[in-house]
Amino acid sequence: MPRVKCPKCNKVETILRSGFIRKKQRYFCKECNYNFTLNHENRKAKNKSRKNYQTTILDIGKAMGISATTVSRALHDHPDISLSTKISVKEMAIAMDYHPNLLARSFANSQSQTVGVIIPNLEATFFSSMLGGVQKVASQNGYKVLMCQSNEEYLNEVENVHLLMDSRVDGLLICHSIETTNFDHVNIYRKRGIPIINFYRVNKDSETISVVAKNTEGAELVIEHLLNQGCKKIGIILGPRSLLITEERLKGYLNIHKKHLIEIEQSMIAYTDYTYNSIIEIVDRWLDMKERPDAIFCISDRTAIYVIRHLRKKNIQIPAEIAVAGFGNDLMGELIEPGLTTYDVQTSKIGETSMQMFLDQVKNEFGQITKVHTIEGHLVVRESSLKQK
Amino acid sequence: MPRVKCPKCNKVETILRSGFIRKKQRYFCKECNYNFTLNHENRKAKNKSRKNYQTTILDIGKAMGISATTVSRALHDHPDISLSTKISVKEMAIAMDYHPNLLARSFANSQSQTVGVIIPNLEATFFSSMLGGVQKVASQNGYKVLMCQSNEEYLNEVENVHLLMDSRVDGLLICHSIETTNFDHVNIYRKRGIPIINFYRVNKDSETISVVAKNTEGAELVIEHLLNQGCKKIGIILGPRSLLITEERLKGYLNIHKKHLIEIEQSMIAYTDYTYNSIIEIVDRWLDMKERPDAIFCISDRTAIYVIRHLRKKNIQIPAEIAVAGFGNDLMGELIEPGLTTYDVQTSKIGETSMQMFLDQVKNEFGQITKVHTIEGHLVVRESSLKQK
DNA sequence: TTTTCTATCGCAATCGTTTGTGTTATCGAT
DNA sequence: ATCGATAACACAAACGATTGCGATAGAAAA
Repeated sequence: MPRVKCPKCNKVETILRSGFIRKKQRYFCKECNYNFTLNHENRKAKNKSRKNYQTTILDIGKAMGISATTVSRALHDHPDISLSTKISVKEMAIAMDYHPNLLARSFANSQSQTVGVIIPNLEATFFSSMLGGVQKVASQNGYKVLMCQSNEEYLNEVENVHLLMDSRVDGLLICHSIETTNFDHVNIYRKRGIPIINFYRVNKDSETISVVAKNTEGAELVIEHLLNQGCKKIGIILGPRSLLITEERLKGYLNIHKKHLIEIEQSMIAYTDYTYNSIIEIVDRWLDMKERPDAIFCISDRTAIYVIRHLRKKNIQIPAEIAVAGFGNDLMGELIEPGLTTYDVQTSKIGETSMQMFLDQVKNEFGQITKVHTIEGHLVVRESSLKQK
Repeated sequence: MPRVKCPKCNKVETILRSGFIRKKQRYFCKECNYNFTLNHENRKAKNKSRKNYQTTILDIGKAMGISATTVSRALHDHPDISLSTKISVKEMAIAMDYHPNLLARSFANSQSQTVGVIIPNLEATFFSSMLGGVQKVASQNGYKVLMCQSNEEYLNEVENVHLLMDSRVDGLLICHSIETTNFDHVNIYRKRGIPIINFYRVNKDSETISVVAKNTEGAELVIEHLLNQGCKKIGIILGPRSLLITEERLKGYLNIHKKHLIEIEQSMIAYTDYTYNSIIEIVDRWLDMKERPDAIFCISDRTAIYVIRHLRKKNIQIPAEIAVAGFGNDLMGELIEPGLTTYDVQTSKIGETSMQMFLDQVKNEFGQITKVHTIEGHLVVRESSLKQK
């Protein structure tokens, strides 16, 4: 029997073995009625010795003979602390290479100084540019950005929202996926008072704050421009019917037609799911008509580029036979041949404004201002629509 | 004198005012020698009543009459917990809409399940595509992504690194800015054992783990191809001298020239800072030469597109008079006219692999494997270089 | 002197989860 | 009946920073 002392009464005689627990011998002291095992490693010491140990405010305090409280307050310029200690604490912090544990800080005052951003994907310059805008403003205001991609799938989006919320982001900026028609997953959190900003593609719920392009006005500008160029029959290629941008841009198309008292042909209004095939199919259908459209307005620049490539393959002159216009002002539009006429929606600005709206929300704690912010864009005219020079 | 009771001795007579502290009346009990103020708000109750209060494991424990420990272990399927309680705990967790506070969890076991990613910017599809790759693999493996942009500025990069480290990311994936020539800001952390992965643009320090494109081989393929097309004099437009990619791609250029015993003209090797002007300047200089190059190999697709546009303006036939090739395989290269011959570096794959390397690092705690991972790419031949059809 | 301020600082709780180890009841084997 | 084994649970410390409030000394006022 090994000489084991009871940690309580320090006696040896009264100890007897009492089975194993977690692979270790367990002892029992008859006197104190106390079960225990040996091998107490000092966890504290263990942690301190770790290679990547970071100094804490407590370390600074010990080194200076003051409390952690004072160190914390000194670093934050709290009025209770004297100037002299503030200075010396700050010096010591630098000397000891102190870096605050932002995780601990966030946890303590339960705000992470982080926003979550969900975008459909990062392949499209469109979305990445918005993300860039968000990140820029976030960074300028001391916020970090936690980002996710929904890959245009509803279930991914839902999962991402929960992940970000569980990570206790201070707010959420989201551009919904194409599939999303139910917005409960964000509304739950919005009702709890967490700032949620929609951008570009929008939750139709009237209570949300959203930042969108001037879809209707933009479409109006483009259509007006095409008519000015002498186009008589304009085809419009839209996205899925469920998307608000589809709805709004169609509205612009219709508005201008009405304004000029032009009759609308239903065959000239086409919906797609953004895939190459669905787009080409429509163009081919139009080309087969007796009276082809003399202009095609596309829901996006990418769509327009697909159309242009297809028309070129078929040896159709752009813009002479058919003018083409896009929407968005993607970088590519400037580089292709012919240059693409489009409406610049200011993607980066949309991102920046979204983040700004979040910041306003945080400042304005008193009730949330439900607003739709539209970002001014402008028409970009290039060769693809210039019938008259 | 108000009837204030001493919190210790409960007497009233012995109380006297003792100034103000933080805008509140302070009292002093002569008997107990005790200073105090009134107005004790129960902070706990205050927090509980907050609108966005989230249920905790302690709440679940209370509701079920068990300890928080048991709840935690039940949710994590710890063997100590009986099956029946596991089931009921999980049910209760759902019923009470429990969501773990990831901030608290990260703080407790000091790992955030988050990686930091720093890229120069999000405007270039190039970088956003890599970020996309990183995020994809991260998401698949239960990691979150905290992202920053350096805007190609060294100081921003340094600041970002510290911010991410202070946020206690589990690792850092970084594509250095053009300006960066000193790597201390990452090396400090690497030495502390924090996994740091370099991608695309690389820290020349031999100890780092890095994921890069096959720069030299890619350039070799392109140059070989151009020579096969009958080109005799190939100009190469590089980036800044400090970049490794500049160095490596030039190497490929030189290798093939040597292989074919072609003499190298120094005037055909040009460095730029990636700006439009610096690129055009070089092209113009070449065009002014008696013997113009009959092919131009550019460090990036964007550079190549600038060159193509400029040549087209000057009515120079591509590829008949001058063939053009890029590097990277940006989406744009496929859409412009003529289609751009380039080397596909697989940007997304670079991002994915980088994240994978990080994951390997985490698993492989035993010493870090210092390795350079090169991602296989391939030549993409399009019209811009096809002199022979 | 006595009482009242005021400037500085420290104590201890708190945030929610994790985790090492102690506790207890029950059961089988001596 | 005694002792050892095991299953299943609880206690409490720890993570690092923040923060309400109390403590104390010296200055100012009464």
